[in-house]
Amino acid sequence: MADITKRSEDYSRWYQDVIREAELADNSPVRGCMVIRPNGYAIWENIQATLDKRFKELGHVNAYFPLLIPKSFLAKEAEHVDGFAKECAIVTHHRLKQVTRDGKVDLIPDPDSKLEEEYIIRPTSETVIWDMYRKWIQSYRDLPILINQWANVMRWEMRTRMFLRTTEFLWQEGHTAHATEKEGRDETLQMLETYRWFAEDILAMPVITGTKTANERFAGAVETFSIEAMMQDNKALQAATSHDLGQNFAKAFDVKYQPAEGKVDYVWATSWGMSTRIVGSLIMVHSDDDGLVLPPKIAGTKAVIVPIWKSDEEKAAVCEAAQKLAAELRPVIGPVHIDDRDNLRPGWKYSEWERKGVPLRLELGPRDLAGESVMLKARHDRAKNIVPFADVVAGVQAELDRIQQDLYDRAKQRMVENTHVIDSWDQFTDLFENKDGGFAMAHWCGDGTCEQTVQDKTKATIRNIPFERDETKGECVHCGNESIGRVVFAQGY
RNA sequence: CGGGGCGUAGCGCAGUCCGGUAGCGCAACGGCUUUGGGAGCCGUGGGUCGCAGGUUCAAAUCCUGUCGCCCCGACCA
Repeated sequence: MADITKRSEDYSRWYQDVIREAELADNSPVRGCMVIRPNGYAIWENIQATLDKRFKELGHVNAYFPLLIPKSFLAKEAEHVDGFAKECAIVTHHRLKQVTRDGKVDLIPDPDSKLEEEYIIRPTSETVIWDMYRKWIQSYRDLPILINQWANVMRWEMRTRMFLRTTEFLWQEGHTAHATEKEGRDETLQMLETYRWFAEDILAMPVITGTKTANERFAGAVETFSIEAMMQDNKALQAATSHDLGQNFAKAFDVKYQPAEGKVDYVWATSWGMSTRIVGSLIMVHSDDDGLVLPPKIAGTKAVIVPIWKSDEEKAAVCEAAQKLAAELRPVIGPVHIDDRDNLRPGWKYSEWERKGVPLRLELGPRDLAGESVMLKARHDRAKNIVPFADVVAGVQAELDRIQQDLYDRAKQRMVENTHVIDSWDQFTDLFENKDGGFAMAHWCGDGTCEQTVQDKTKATIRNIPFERDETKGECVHCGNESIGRVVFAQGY
C-alpha cells in the first residue's frame, strides 16, 4: 500500500496523500475541478446539517437562486465587477452542432445559437439575489429578509488545490436585507460568531475573529469580517467570512423600502459564507503522518468495531456481540461501522480506519468476550481503554468527548506556540524568511500601500484585525508610523 | 501565462542517458495454511508506456507538437 509522505518532508504532498488515502476526493477530467468521494462528502453533509440547523434556529430560511446570471448584472456594482470579472466562466451558446472533420465527428457551438445576452456562471449570488429583492421589498414590513442558499459556484482560478481552491466549489451563502444599518451590522457579527462557534466547538479548530483590512475586503462590502485558523505548516487559512454590505447593493439594484415613519430609503445588506474549503482546513489542522484525523462531532463514522476471530464459532460469537454493541451505541453517538470482512486481518483493518480518520476504534475478540469488555483505541493519540460491556455507551461517549476536546486543545496550543509578538522589521522578516512563520502580532499603521509592501517583501498578509487585541499604539513594524495597534500578519492559503 | 519536476498495471515506482518489442513491490483473482498491529507459500490475470505525429529494420527510450498533474512565481481568497 502506498505510503503517506511525512509532513516534515513535504507538507503539500502529505496533504494530497491524505486526501487520496482517505478517499476524500479525486481529480476530475476537468482541470481545477474535483470529485468529492463519499468519505469526503459525508464530512460536508455533516457540516451542512450542523450549520443549517443553527442558521434556522437564528431565523433564516433556505431558498435557491439560479446558476446562470445575466452578464449585465455583474456590472452594476462597481467594486463587485472589479473583484469577480477576471474569474468568470461565460455561457455564450445554447446548442451544439455536429460537424465532420477528417472523417471524425466533432461538436462545436452552433453559430446560430449565440445568445443575445451572455450569462456568467455565478461566482457568488449577490447580483441575482438583489435583483429579486427589489421585487420582494416595498416596506419595512417586508424586512428583514433572512435567506440562505446551499449552492455551487465557480471561480476560474489559475492555480487550484483540492478543497482549498477549486474552480467549482460548494458553499452556503447567506443574504440578508434589513431596515437599519445597525440591524445589518448585528446580523454580520452574529453570523461571524456562528462561524466561530462552528469552527471551535464542532470542528475543534481554534480561530481568530476580526475585521479584514480594506485591501482584503469582499468586493462590494463596507466591512468584511473573518475567522482565521492556523494550519500545521503555520500558514493561516480564512475559514469563513461575513460581510456588512451597507447599502451598496441596494443602491446598485435600486432596492428601497418605506419605513414606518420618514422617507423611502435603501435597505441594508449582509452576506456570509462557508465553503468546502473548510474541509481542507479540517484535514490540515488535525491529521497526522498516518492519515486523516477527524473530530468526532464532524466525522461521518464516529466509531468502527473490528471483530477478531480464529474459528467460525468465534466469528459468530464475536460478530453477534459487535452487532449488540453497535445497536446500543448508534442511537447515542451516531454512525458505527462493523468491519467484519473475512479476507483481511485485523492489523490491516486498523491501519485502514486510521488512514480514513475514524475517531475511535473498538477491538472485540474472544479475550474481550471472555472478560465482558471491549478495547477502545483513539485515533489521534492511540490511547487504549478497556471498557466493560455494561458501561460501553457511557465509556464510548466519554472517550469521544475527550477526543473532541483534546483535538481542540492540541490545535489551540499549536496556535499559541506559533503566535509571536513582533516588534521590529528584522524580527518580522526573520520569522517569515528563516524561521517557521506563524502568526506575527505586530503594529500596523493602517495604510494599505504599506500593507501591500509588506506582502510583496515577505508574502505575509494581514489576516485580520482581531477583535481581541492589543490596541495600545506603537510604531508600524514596517514603516514606523503611528499604529492602530497590533494586527495578525501571516502567510496564508 | 513564465521557471522547474513528473506522466510506464488499481496504487507506488524501476527501465529512458546508451533504441532491440516491458518489469518490481503492494493490491486483485484461485488454492492451502492463517487471523489480538499492514500474514505466508504456490499459482493466475491485468499495461495502445498520457496523447498525436516524425526518425528508424526496430521507439517506453531519440525528435516535434500537445494534454494533464505537482512545486515555485504571476493571479486569487
